[in-house]
Amino acid sequence: MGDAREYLGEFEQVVLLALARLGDGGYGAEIHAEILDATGRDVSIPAVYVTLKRMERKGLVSSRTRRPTGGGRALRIYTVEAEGSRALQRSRELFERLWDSPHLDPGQAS
Amino acid sequence: MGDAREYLGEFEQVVLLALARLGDGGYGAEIHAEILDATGRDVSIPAVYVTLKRMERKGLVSSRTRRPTGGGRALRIYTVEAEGSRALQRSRELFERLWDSPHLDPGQAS
DNA sequence: CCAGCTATTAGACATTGTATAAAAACAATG
DNA sequence: CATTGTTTTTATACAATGTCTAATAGCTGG
Repeated sequence: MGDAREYLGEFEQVVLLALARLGDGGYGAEIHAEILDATGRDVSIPAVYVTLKRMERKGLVSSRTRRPTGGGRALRIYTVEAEGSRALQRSRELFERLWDSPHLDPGQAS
Repeated sequence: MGDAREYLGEFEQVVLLALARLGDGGYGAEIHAEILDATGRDVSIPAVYVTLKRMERKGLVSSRTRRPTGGGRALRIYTVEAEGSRALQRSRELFERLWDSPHLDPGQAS
């Protein structure tokens, strides 16, 4: 199996940031809702899960299960790991550096 | 053939931003150099070309050829199209919105 | 016309993005 | 206690991106 990349993919960033925004861990539906809420982007829930699982394999997040409150299956709570924070930080710096250019500053319409 | 996605991929953003920074179009080697210069990221030149070509297919950039100055083959000069600027804008807004959270502002342990 | 440059294109293959369908697991019900 | 209803997670699958190592293509000067 291949190795992970040095930088987060576009959607990985979205999912990881949404999880980070939750503050203290979160599970599928919460993360999905956070993405929709913060960005208006309506992606399928499994898309979120599969990305989470891949990021876990890379050590960017970790997870544990929790008994469900009402009915339904057990929850899988995800948390951002230090490696994940670092990746986020790198991505941020990357784009901040790239956007910092005289040719890109003035917000012009189309 | 598949359709394009709604958001730019991670590397597409990098390449498109590097091209935009050049101000008035640029070709392979220049874009490659700009990426290295602005971000320290040393990717292969073909990686840049293939991404450029895919973005051209999607209408994000356009290209024309120019006679070479010294020796060597003709250059292919790329320019950011309106559609490309819009995509860049969308990506920027997406991440600005996601990063705007109380949980993400303070610098945490690295 | 052949060697030597500078640039671009061809493939190839692993990783990501993203959806549809299927399965789990617990609670209430009769 | 089997059946159904909820809520949530996993399995799969496949298209799009990321990224590399060759292979070409065109000039120019001997």
